[in-house]
Amino acid sequence: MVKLEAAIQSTKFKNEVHKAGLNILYTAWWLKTKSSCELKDFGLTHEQYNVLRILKGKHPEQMCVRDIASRMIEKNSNVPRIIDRLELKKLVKRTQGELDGRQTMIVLTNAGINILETTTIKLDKIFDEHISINQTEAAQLNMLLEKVREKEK
Amino acid sequence: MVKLEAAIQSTKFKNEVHKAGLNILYTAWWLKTKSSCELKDFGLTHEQYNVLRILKGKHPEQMCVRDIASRMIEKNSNVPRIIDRLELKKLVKRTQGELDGRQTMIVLTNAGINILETTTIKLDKIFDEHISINQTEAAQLNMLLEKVREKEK
DNA sequence: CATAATTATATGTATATACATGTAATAAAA
DNA sequence: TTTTATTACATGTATATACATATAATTATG
Repeated sequence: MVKLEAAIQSTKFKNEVHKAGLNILYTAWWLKTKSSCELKDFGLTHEQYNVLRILKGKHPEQMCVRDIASRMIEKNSNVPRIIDRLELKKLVKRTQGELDGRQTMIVLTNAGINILETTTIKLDKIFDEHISINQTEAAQLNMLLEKVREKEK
Repeated sequence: MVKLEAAIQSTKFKNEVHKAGLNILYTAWWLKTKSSCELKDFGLTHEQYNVLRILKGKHPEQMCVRDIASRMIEKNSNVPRIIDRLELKKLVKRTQGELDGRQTMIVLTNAGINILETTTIKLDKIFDEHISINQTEAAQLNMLLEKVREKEK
């Protein structure tokens, strides 16, 4: 087990709550790095993968940009720009909305579905192999994280 | 309490461990956003603040770039470039290393110390007001996060 | 001592975040 | 209906991440 103290070369924290904040930030970085590492082989970034995964949830239906954005983990992601890159790689297709001309509708291409399936298998494996908690501990962790954000507006 | 399901508009997760992964990523984004919001008034980014805070830990001693980098939460941060911006704002001072000519030594200026003190008070307040867990829960959370990273190399 | 390898930092490029602004389509109001 | 406001998306800018490469100083090796 690697303690936060070793990871960020720091021994004094104001208190356990303060340390928990840093621990969450560091663990998120650790997780992102682990998965980005796998995705690199497929020329995908973590964020591009996230958009593909969101699209998969509705496939074969199309989704508008706003709808995708609302499901992103990092809410400030610039979804149109991420879609630009996915479109260049021909993993998604853009069409103008028919009902609402302002909307841009996005749908996965076959290439998109294929790359998503392969990468998802790889990522799930990484998750299973590198995250060392059991389901009960994970449930406890989920409860605590949601409690952290209790005062979220 | 805001459930992850509501935050990322998603109801089905593979299992609790998988959900915990997403929950960690989302909570980290939430924390970063909260603090960046405060730092904005001072023209500082989260990462710039992190560098200042690290320098404070050794002040009035100088620190070399590598030493700062090893203490960063996000290990891929481009520390020389972050220091560029802090130097422009005259919050830190760069000097070439005397013992080792390759090193660049960084030290906080008075302006750096001042801005750090003010912002730290504000950020600690945000932490206390917005993180809704007690010390015991935080300790439990720290234990679980470190267990998540158990297989860290 | 001269050359090679290593180390510390800087710089360059692609992509992302954070946020402001622009543009076109739709909805609401006078 | 004409104007105004809003909405959906795109685009622009500054900074950051992720990673490759460059440069200069130091250390190791022959």
